[in-house]
Amino acid sequence: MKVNVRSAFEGQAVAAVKEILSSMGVEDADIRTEIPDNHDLAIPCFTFSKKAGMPPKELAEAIRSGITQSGLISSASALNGYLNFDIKWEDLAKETLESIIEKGSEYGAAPKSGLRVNVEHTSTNPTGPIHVGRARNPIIGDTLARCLKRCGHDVSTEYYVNDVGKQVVILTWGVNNISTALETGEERDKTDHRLVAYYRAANAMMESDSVVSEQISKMLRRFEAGDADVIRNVRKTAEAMLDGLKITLDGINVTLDRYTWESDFIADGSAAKVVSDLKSSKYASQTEDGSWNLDLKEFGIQGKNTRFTFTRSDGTTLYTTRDLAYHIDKFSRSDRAIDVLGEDQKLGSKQLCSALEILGCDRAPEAMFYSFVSLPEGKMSTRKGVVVYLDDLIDEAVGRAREEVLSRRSDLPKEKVDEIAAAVGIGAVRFNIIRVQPEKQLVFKWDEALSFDGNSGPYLQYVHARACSMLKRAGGYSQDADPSKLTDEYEVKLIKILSKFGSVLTSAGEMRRVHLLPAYGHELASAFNQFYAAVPVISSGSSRDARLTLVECSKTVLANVLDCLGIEALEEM
RNA sequence: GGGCAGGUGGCCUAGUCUGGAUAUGGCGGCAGCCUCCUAAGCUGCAGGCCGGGGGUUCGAAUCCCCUCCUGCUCGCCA
Repeated sequence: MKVNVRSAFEGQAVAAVKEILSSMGVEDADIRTEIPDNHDLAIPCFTFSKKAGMPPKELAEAIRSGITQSGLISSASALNGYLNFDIKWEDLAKETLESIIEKGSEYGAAPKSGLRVNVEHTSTNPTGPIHVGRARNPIIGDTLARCLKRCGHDVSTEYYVNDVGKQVVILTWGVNNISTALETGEERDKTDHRLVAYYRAANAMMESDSVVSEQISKMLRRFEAGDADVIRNVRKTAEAMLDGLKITLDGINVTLDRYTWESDFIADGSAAKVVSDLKSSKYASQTEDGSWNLDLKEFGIQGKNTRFTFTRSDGTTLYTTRDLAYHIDKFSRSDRAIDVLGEDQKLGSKQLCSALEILGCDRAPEAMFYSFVSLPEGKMSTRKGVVVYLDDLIDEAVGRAREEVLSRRSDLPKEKVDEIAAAVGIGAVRFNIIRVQPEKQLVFKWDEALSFDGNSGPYLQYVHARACSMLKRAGGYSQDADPSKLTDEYEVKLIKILSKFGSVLTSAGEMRRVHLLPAYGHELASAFNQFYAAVPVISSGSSRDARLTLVECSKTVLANVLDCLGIEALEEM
């Protein structure tokens, strides 16, 4: 296994500096590295200039004069107290291109780790269609899962279906008792859109009609008491709703490996086991009314949030209590559990982790929080009907993409136009959501969400299509990774970017910094476009094969990036 | 009131964890570029006291303290 050229280069540069400092009598210097714009590596000398008893500028110059061209170091220079290093270009270029050709769609991937990683995402309440307020969840979760797979792990994704509690009971009551077909205000024939009208109507009736309110309460009490008929009934409704949600998710290339039902943890007794275990802990106490809670003061939870109630006075469990049973179950199936959650779950997640600790569990889930997407006029609400549905966003995106395709490609058959429009529209939506770091609050605006140029999904797709087109037009060529033929500044820049993909993937996956991926994709695509504009490829004589190889490699890496983003790499558009 | 996030050109955004040399890109604006491979592209220009104030440091968008604005949260809801 070849060591990554870049890290080997860095190691050599640091070792060289260390050796020279040592000869000057300076030991244990604090040597830091960074990657500047005009060189491959820089070491600031400020950190150890005091130790060396020399101003940084002079020190850098003194060290530089001692560095010889060796290993992967092709040159070193000193400027403003910095030591700048350049890598032996031929080695980096050759290794990078040959590696991409050899590994193809596996380029950048880490070797198999054997680690089972569970990513729980989406998990929206089955009371209505997915709206864009929560659309970050499936997109973040799915992108993260795709990255982690390439990081070598056995990844499984799952949706925790909330089929317990008042909200789904209200919905079920509505479906069972409102006999007239409801005007949903839309033509979309999908269960989630059909059923949400009953949810809204039932909520309104419950507020204005005490008879309805009493019926719903009664149904809820029967549910809590374990009435099999009610539980089955509610689950049936949730399943119907979920059928619609799955279609939406499928539409943005998100599929989940598993759906886990909350009610199962009541049925199999594991929630009750959690309750009895918690009751015996020293942090547990019972109030006069009979409910049980944990005092989490010692767990860094401050203010008046220290009490976490885990049973009602009638002994029934609460959401977080069942979530404890769920996490214990997840831990038995995975080595690492990641929860993608809305920011409103922060306190609950903290309470969950503390309670797990109290239960003697030596593991905690890794929570990834995102801020909700809001509308310019405020927060979205399914109950109030103040929403933009993800289905509508996708339809609009695909519709606008179709217009774009038609305006530039009159030669394509209708099916091809539709296919491209779908891929472009979905690419625009996914890219736009994932490009921003999750905790940033986002206000939804149609024109921003549907951008097709600049830093966008279609921009990357366009470059992929462009590369495909060039290769097709070129006909045959033989692979040639001879770096002496690729010395143009645009070629050099492009290859350096290609060589970084593995480390970007690691940060995006292991560190859960998924927004680095679209940034990298844009950097790569932009460098390709500059190369394309400045350097002739097909009619370039003796460099033709090498340049076509570079086009092929760029296409491969871009396809890998797009795959991580869940965006289709189009052959033409 | 407490806790947790976010605040970077007109708008959106990277960098903050791990402090460094002229703060990353995009949108929009202005000016150019298709008789070479897809112009969903490329090139150039204008636009910034990194919310504000202190502090630490040779050096702060980045670390510490204070403060302001925005969001989330503080059910025997889920």
